[in-house]
Amino acid sequence: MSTRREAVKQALNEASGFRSAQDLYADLRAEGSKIGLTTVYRALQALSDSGEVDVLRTDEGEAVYRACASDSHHHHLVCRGCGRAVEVEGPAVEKWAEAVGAKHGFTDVTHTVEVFGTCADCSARVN
Amino acid sequence: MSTRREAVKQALNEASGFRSAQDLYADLRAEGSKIGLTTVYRALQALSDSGEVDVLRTDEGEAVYRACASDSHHHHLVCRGCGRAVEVEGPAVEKWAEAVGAKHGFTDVTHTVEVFGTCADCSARVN
DNA sequence: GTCATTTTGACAATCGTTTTCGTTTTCGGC
DNA sequence: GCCGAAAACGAAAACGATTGTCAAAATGAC
Repeated sequence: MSTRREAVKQALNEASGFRSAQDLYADLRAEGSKIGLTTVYRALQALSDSGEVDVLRTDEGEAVYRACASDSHHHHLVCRGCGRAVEVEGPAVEKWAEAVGAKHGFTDVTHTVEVFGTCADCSARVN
Repeated sequence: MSTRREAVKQALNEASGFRSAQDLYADLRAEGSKIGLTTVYRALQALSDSGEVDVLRTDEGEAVYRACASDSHHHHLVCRGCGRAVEVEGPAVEKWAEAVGAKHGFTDVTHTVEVFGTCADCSARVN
């Protein structure tokens, strides 16, 4: 793994939640790195290919990334306000997805689940 | 609702699954309509604002739309091959999302759930 | 050090989507 | 049927995220 890629991964680790490629680029430039935007994208693609980071899409279609503690299957509870994310598991959901797929004759069933909310800190901040 | 908007809605109804704005534009042009791409986007935005159609993002970040039979909360089981979608419900998932949010102090919890698979027809076609 | 390979980054290109803006259509009153 | 205001349209330009190109720079093997 190259130095640049390490830098991107570390920037992701330091962030508490999901960040877009552009965010990370800005972060890295802000701390003095001379990295290019292209390289950030390449690094993120490589990291997500190797399963080291999770990717998801915002409603606006932007891809956002996060370094995940766990490498097993899990989902995220994401704060709408600050982007902070908690990894959660849901065996019930896994089973349900599998069952619902089978019931309709679908094979090779996968699923995406994201839970959004406002975290305690953020709702306190508003008041 | 204008004529153009009606046309877009009808095109969506005739399609069996999720279609992108560009797909629908192509469909409408193919059947002789002189509609513009801008209008298709506007119609889809209006339809999704009024809750008449469901929107989701593909992994590539493209927005896809579908006319929904039910106007209550539901999710989709989507075929990877042909895009055909089945509306499904999952009380268990709703409860789980709510519970997991509450457990971590999140309020105003929402969630997105999509299930993907290969439908019977499509897996037959491959063989 | 030298050559080959890989990585990098500035820049251009792409693609879905949105905005702009002048034109056309629709519609309520007359 | 005709008029003017308001809404809808569509072509083209603008946009923003992402990807492709390609020459320069870093790295590694010898």
